[in-house]
Amino acid sequence: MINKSLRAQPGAPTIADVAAKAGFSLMTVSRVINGERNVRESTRNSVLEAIRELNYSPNQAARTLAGAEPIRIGLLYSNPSAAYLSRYLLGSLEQARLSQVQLIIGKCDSGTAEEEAAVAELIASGVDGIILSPPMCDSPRILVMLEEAPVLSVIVANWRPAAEVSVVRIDDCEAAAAMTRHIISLGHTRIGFILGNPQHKASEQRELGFRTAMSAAGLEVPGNCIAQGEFTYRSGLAAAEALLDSPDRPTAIFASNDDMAAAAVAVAHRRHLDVPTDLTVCGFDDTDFAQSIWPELTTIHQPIAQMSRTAVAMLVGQIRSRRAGKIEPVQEALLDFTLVRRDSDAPPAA
Amino acid sequence: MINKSLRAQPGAPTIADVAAKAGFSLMTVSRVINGERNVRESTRNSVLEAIRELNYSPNQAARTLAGAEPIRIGLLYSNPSAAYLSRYLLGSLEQARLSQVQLIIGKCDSGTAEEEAAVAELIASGVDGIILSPPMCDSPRILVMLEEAPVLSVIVANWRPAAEVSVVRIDDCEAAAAMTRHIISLGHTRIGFILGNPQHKASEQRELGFRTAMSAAGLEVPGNCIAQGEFTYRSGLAAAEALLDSPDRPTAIFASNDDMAAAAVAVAHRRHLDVPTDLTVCGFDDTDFAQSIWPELTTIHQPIAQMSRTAVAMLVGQIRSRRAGKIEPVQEALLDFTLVRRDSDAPPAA
DNA sequence: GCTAGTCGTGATAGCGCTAACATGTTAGTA
DNA sequence: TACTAACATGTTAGCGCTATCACGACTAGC
Repeated sequence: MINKSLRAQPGAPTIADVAAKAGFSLMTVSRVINGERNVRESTRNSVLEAIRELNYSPNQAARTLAGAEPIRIGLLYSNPSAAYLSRYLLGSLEQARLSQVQLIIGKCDSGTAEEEAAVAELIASGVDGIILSPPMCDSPRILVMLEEAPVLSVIVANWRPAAEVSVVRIDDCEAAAAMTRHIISLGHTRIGFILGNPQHKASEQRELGFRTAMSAAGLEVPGNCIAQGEFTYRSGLAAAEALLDSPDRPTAIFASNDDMAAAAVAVAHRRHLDVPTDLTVCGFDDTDFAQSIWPELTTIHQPIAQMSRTAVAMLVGQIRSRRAGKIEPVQEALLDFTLVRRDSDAPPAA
Repeated sequence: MINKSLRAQPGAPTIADVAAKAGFSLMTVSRVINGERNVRESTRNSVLEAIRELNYSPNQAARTLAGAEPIRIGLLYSNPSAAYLSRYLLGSLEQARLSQVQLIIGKCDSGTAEEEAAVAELIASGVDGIILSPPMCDSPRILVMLEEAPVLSVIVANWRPAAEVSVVRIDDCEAAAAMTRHIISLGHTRIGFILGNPQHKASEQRELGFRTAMSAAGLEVPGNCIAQGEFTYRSGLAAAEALLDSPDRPTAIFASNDDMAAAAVAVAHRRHLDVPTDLTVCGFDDTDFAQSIWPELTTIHQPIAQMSRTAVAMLVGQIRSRRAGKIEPVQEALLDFTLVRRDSDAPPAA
């Protein structure tokens, strides 16, 4: 269950109870709750203690009615992967409910001028903050728009952008390295790697992780063990063909995402190679694909819901601080990924 | 954008404005808004007219604060397909916002006792209504729980259950027939069909549609043109092998879902058959899979978001009626599907 | 005709909170 | 020392709506 009633329980403590307990007036308590600055430190503490003891939580309806400015956060998505989207939405909705803020969810197709228009519209509508994910936060122009607008923003991505924005991410490079180490530990030495779309920043991180882990293990990465892909199934087909055409073919293929890994499995089957007996195939992302095909893919799982939850929480914190007059520095949250082992990896054939 | 500010615009008309315009008291207007019965017909009409003229819409915060019982709807999901889930959530959330009702979203793993526990918990928490989708609404025991509990419910499914429950669905049988007619119109006469999991009611509907369309076109359906599947990729692999092993192999395969259609494409490729030149493959559901693989699948698209939107709206209507003392009959909404033509179908080779 | 219900409607009092202003208190300045 | 300015806190008046009770106008039964 990701939701509790917005309606206060009958008999729930009110601001008046807190005020009585703390020995201050309603307004002082209200000020503490809203993080206003002009409250003496000692006063703030006794109020906070009273709040804790009574397990008080403000009634959102009353706040709204009384004219408090609600916190509104815009969340734009254009990534068409449903697997990603559902987790992303679930996480952010849950946190939005917990933090009692309003989420304005919008879709816009990527790669078009529509993106910029959507961001502009969101800013114009007066949201307090914006959460963006790739590929929208790839656009330098959008990043500039965000910096210039009177909104705070957080991006959910796999890299640290040049711009001064808060970010929630996993360490793609380290994740790719971990997967590579896993494959090596199985006994493979000739490992093929399918690159991602060079336009996406994630691609280079994943490649870097792969190369780092390989050289750390003292293994070579010959040119015919690297194939260019574009993150699509079709590009994965071609890349896998190239890799397996090599006379000295790799015993394992690590693809930069699951779609391409699935394609590699298809190519292997076409050549009557069994996965994983004759060829180990690993992916990245843990999309629906990973568990739909057979054999199920060993891959890297990103905690998408937790990432979007963190992004909302981070943004809310920054907005509250700003309203209270404080300036929050740019933040970065690095979340843990998981290597999910399924049925597509095995030691090389003897 | 699926959301508007919950906060009323400053200067928006209030219930007092409506009361003044209509020439009645606040309370009478309130009664009309809440659909209470003891209001004279003529009075109700003038109030409704005033509401329309002023374009009045009640302030949710004030309502909540004043103690109105908020409408709360529980929505349980266990279907693990992310593609389905994200559309499902998006649609229901949007409608919940529009109807100003609270959604309580919960997940529970299917096939376990957890399902019943989750439903029971939801009922105990005092929700006004529950929305269920397969496979939970397959369970007769859960249907009985719903009928006995003081909640209203709507199910989103592809069939009409025996129980007296409102339902939102598409006509699976007709959709399968439409796809079959499409394949026939391409010139195919020998069409293989992969059955779905016999446990799911959708399976028989889809089979029925296929057979109906075939016989309407005067085409035979020999036994070696039907293969049993279970809706999984792996089962699709075996089913497609069986179909293509036949000496007189079909020139087209219609699978009961996309996962199995994708498997059929994989098997075709393994046998060096081109899709669609040598073999037409069509799916059902339009999941992520359909556009991820190559060639992209021709399939049946269900308007999932619209279905969940409709379910919420229907349930809200029933809850409002019940609160006003009326009894709404069980309803059924039959939504339109779409046949999405992509790259996996073509006329048979000459 | 008189009590006892019923029905349609209205008056009033908050729901829990915050904006706006009022007050008291302290420190800083001339 | 008087006089401000800055700060900390309190007081008041609603925000828009519904619960509750109160009221008059009927209807029904004896």
